[in-house]
Amino acid sequence: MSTFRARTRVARARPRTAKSPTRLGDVARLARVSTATVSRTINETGAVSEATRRKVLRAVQKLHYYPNAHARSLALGRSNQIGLLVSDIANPFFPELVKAIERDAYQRGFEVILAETDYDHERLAKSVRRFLERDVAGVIIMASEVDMPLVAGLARRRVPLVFLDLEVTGQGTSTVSVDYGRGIDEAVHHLAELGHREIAYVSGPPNLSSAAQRLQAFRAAVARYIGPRSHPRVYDGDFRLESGLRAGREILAAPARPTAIMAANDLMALGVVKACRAEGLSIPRDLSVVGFDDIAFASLADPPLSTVCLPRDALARGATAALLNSLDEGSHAVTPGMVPTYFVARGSTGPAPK
Amino acid sequence: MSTFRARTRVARARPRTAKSPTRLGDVARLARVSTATVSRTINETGAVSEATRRKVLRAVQKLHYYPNAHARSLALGRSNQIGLLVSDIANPFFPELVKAIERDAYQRGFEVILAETDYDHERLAKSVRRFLERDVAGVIIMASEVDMPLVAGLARRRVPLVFLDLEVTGQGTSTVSVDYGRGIDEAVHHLAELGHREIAYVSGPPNLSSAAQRLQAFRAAVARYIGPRSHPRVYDGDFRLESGLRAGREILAAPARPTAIMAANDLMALGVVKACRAEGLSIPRDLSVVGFDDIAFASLADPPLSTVCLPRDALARGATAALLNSLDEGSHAVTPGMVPTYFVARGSTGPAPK
DNA sequence: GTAAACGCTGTAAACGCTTACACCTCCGCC
DNA sequence: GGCGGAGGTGTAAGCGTTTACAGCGTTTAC
Repeated sequence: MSTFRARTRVARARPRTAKSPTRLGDVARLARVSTATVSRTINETGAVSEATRRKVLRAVQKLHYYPNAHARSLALGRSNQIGLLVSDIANPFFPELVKAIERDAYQRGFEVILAETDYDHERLAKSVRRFLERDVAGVIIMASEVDMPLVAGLARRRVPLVFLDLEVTGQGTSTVSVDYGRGIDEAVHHLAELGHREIAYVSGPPNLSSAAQRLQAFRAAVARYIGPRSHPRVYDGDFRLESGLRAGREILAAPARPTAIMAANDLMALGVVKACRAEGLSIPRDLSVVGFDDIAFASLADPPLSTVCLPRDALARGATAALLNSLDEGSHAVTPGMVPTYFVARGSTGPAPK
Repeated sequence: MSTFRARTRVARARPRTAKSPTRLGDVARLARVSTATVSRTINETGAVSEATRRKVLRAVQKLHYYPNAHARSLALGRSNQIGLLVSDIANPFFPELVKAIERDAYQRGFEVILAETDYDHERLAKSVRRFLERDVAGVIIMASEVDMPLVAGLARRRVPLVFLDLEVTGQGTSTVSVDYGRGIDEAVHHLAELGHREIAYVSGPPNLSSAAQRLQAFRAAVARYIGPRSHPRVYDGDFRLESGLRAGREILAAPARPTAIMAANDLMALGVVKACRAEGLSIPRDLSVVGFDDIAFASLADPPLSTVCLPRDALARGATAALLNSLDEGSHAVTPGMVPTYFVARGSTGPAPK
């Protein structure tokens, strides 16, 4: 017996739970063409004669063939997945945003990998890293716990990166920002028209840029419609309902009550409403309340909350558009998007009491 | 000039926007070991001497190396991604569920690909297909628009499949179901103790299994605590607030008013509350209202809504557990999970008026 | 009539990883 | 002194795609 070594390596028996899925090669064999042709057929890239096309498609059908996305991504050097990173989906602002982004992505053939940071730097960093490992086509981040080293690292990889409502500068980076001014201006204008002269404000955490911007817009609007000498009282909140409740109590307990209260988000505004109700005040007869965001519950509340709407789909569209711009052009140009806000008058605002 | 053909194939110039990412091979070269060793080191699979380990890790650091997940998934024949399919994230029930699942998955090293069906069969089918192309480790579906052919197709692929609150039978399929009985029983018991004898019910769409189950549980509880001859009035809703509002109006307009109303979900319960308020009724003095789900807003509403809590984390945990069971054991045993529900008494329920 | 152009197809080299085998060294044991 | 085993490492064959290049038969243009 000669030491016959050919074919000594047996085919690696991979632990397949079921019969292996069909591959391109199987289709090619059945259709009696090459794998190249099959690939060209199913991707509609390159010329294929009608006859061949039909043969191939028939084989695909017959074998229930579907391509392996990983192999494809590997060969292509990119994937059709995008990473979406938010701090907390349970926050009522996010679901609609996620929904809109997912819809847009789906339509353009992208999948969304969703990750939450839970307000944690490390989770954010780790998730971003996982995105990179996946060769994602782009990353959309709406979370405030971003730090510069991370962004720098991402920019180095040339991954299109879109920040929502977060001023981040860096190459290959887009920011879709929010025009807080307009909506807040409209809201204050509305209140002023209704005769309100004293408007208190419940702010978000001052270290958050979005909170700061809202506050600034509010001050500007008050100066404009009420008078430059007017100094509205400002209370600090943390974007949560309880803080609105506390601020509401404080405001109502103070000697000179305002006739209207604006809050930096709807949750706090609802807290204010709760405080008023506890005091036996009627809204909007005794006091007008305005929120911000226009979360789903704003219109369901009682009374329906007048609020400034930050349109989620515009934000989402801005994000996906920015991402796809970067993809198509390959130019990592900063496409600055700006989504508007606008005031929605509902039941919680009315004429100032005499 | 001889026709020198060696090396005629140039390395394919792939359009790399930036310098190519570092690969395993680069690390191996720098560390002066083989790719196998590098792989074994970073994956902690197989024995590697301490000295080598350090060399490799240093090289990894130096090159900012991170592995390519697609290549890995391809080689492994599976990915560390799971597919999550819900009908509508904007529905206030889902965000917390998604959150819990994402958290669980993240901790175990899985990524979540999120997709929405938007109550559309075709989108569901297409998303599922994309999941398959991704070799996902498993799929979690919480959407009622599932049809049998689809499930059959999935089962054929042997992808662990978990349905939430959806009775689906099939090989390799787990269902995490919800024990509606307990919470609803508790709720009705609570109302009965408070002296309520006439409890109206606002149901969900009768063709949805979850709605049917809730209704059945309600009837059983009424028979038990109020009396077997009691025939509570049942109104049809569609799980949306407006339908609760309509049902509420209808109930209040009817000659014999009940003293309590239970709704199949919180949204409809809030609709009922709204209807009551419009009639000038005070809750819970004139009427008690109970919801179902315990969405975030239930506790924030005014009055805080007494409701039956369907714990999202338990549901999520059931789902991920079922998935990982299938993964570990390879046994596609049906691990039937059952998540309990429980009543939460809050401000919307009180003693029956005399 | 020939050259250039075109349409279609196949061959085989990547893509970046995992891992079965082979091999080598060192150690303990009889 | 030989042998078995264990620990460490390298070689190279996949994983299932995409696609550059080459080759072929047909037109088309001159």
